[in-house]
Amino acid sequence: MEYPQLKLENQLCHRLYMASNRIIRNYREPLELLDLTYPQYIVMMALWENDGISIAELLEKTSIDGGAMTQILKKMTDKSLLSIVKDEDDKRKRIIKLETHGAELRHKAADIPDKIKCSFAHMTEQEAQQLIELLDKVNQG
Amino acid sequence: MEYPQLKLENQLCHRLYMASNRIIRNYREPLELLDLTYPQYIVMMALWENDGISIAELLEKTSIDGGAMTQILKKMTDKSLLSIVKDEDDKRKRIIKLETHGAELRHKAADIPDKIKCSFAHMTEQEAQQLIELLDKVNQG
DNA sequence: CTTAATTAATTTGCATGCAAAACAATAACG
DNA sequence: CGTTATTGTTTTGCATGCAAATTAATTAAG
Repeated sequence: MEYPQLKLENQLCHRLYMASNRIIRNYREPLELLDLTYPQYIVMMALWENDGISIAELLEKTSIDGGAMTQILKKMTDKSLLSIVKDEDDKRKRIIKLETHGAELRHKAADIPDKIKCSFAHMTEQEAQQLIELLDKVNQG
Repeated sequence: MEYPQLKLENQLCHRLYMASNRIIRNYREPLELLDLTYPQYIVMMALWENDGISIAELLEKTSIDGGAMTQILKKMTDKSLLSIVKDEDDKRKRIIKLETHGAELRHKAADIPDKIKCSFAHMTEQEAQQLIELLDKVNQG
């Protein structure tokens, strides 16, 4: 083998790519019941924790692409999950507010984490925790 | 906090999502020199290892979506990286063959793994290996 | 042998991820 | 105070990821 590093089986990145796609795919079915896509679900989680933040803050918390966020928020506004209002102090900023429907969806979403866990019953809690710590290192770089 | 599991900071999935996007983003610049996208690079790696496989085998090796693969292979054919021929034994199948340009690109790609490693110099070799093993577990489920 | 599954690929429609360009509003600076 | 740089957001164009429908070719059943 001329370039062993160019083998797929030696690639950390390819494993991350597969794992990320795979897990997000697992969310698809539970999220369909809430009429949410995965990035929309991330936005909802960020807002359930911090309602009333600006779009820039939301981008920072979620790591979602700015260009995509505009579209995502538009669709979520259409679904009456949230509304976007201008910041009076700084008119460049726009503030996101959860609507009643969006706030209540939190209760319907409460069982999703457990559903996902079932898909990974073959991993121990400890392994999951270890994985989280390593991924945090990756995300620091 | 009503539903602690619904916090972003407790989500394995969100970390995987960020890490995957982040690493693939790191590949963008080196791959631009080869005029390849990341999925196209995965296809090239699979073919450098196993030239002459069918599309179905390529899908299995790469975990790339079938619908996307058709488009990816079309673009790679246009770039003279590879060609697609019918399998005479089973006319449903199509066989992928590297063209000269595609085969030679391997040498130009030889330094990419090292370039990527530099972006993750803050991680030890051991941590990377540990991460790979845990991701393999995720990808088994 | 003819029809009903099954497999290999492609096509289609929708939702991002990403880079670059475009805008508006505010902050910095001379 | 007016020009410039910076920040917040949107727009645009391209490349997927994914599900579902479609088509072509092969195999299985009766």
